[in-house]
Amino acid sequence: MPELPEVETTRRGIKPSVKDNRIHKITVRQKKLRWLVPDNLPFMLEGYEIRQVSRRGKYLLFENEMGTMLIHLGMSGSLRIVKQGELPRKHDHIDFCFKNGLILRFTDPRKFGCVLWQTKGQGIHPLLANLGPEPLNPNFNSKHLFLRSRKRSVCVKPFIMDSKVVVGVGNIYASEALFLAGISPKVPAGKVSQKRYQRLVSSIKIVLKKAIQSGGTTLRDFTDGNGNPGYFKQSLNVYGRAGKECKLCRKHLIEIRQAQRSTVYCSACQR
DNA sequence: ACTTCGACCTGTTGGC
DNA sequence: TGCCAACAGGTCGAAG
Repeated sequence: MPELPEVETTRRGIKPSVKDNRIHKITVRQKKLRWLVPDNLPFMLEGYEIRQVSRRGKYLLFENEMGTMLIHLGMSGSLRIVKQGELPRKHDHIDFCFKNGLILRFTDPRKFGCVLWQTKGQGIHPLLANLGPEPLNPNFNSKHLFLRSRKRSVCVKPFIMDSKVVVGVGNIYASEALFLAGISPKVPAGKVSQKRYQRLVSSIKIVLKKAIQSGGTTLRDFTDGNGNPGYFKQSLNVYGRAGKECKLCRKHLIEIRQAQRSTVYCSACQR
C-alpha cells in the first residue's frame, strides 16, 4: 500500500490526534506481524504522552520519554484514527487508546508491516541504521547517486528502490520518476552519467512532492488516517498503464518484470 | 561486496 | 457463475 507519500500523508493525518496526547491502553489482537510485536510495548507506552510523530523513510516514529515506537506499514498496512466504541474488524491488529477518547488503529491484512520498540539510549535501531538519505533532503543529490552507482550492474530502477541508496522510492514512484527523467528502467545503474542522475534526482523530488500534495496515491483503498483518499492516481503517467498510450508520444507503454516487480515504461521516451 | 531469490501473508483479479 | 493461478503499494536475509 504505502510508499513515502502515503506514509507521510498518514503521518500528517494522525499527528493532530496523537501528538502530546497520552496513551491510556494498548490492545494487541495479533502480534505475529513481520516481526513479533514486543511484549513490553504496553509497558513502554501506556501512561505516557506521545511527544513527537516523525518519519524516516517509510517508518513512522512515535517518541515518548521512554523511547521510540517504529511502525512500518508493509504492503497492506494502514493507520487511522477511529472513535471509541468503533468495533475492530478482521485485520485490525492493534489499538492505541488515548486519554482524549480517540483510538489509533493499526490494520494490516497481509501482516508484512511491523510494530517495534527502541528504548531511549540504546542507539539507532538496526532497521534504521543502514538507510540511505531522505529523498527530499539536500543530501540526496546527483553526486550521491553517481558515486554509489559506479561499478553497479543492477538496473537503475531496482537501484533507486534500494533503501540503502535512498529511502522511500517504491514501485510506483520509481517508475514515474524514470519516465519524467526520460531514463530507461533497464539501464545499468553504473552506466548512467551524473548529468542524467541530476535529471533523475529532480524527477524523484518532484514526483514525491506532488504526490504528497495530492494526499498520496489511492489505488484500491489507501486513506490518510482520517478516511480521505489520495488523488495522485490521476497524475500517473506509466504505473498501471501497461498497453495504454504514452501521454507524450502516444506509443504503447511496455510492461516488464525487474527484481520480481512489474515495471511500465515508454521505450521511445525513455532511453 | 554485490546479485538473486525465497519468504512472509491475505485479498482481488483475470483467464478459462 | 466458479475455480485457480497470478499478482499486489515492501524488504529482509540466505545463498551463490
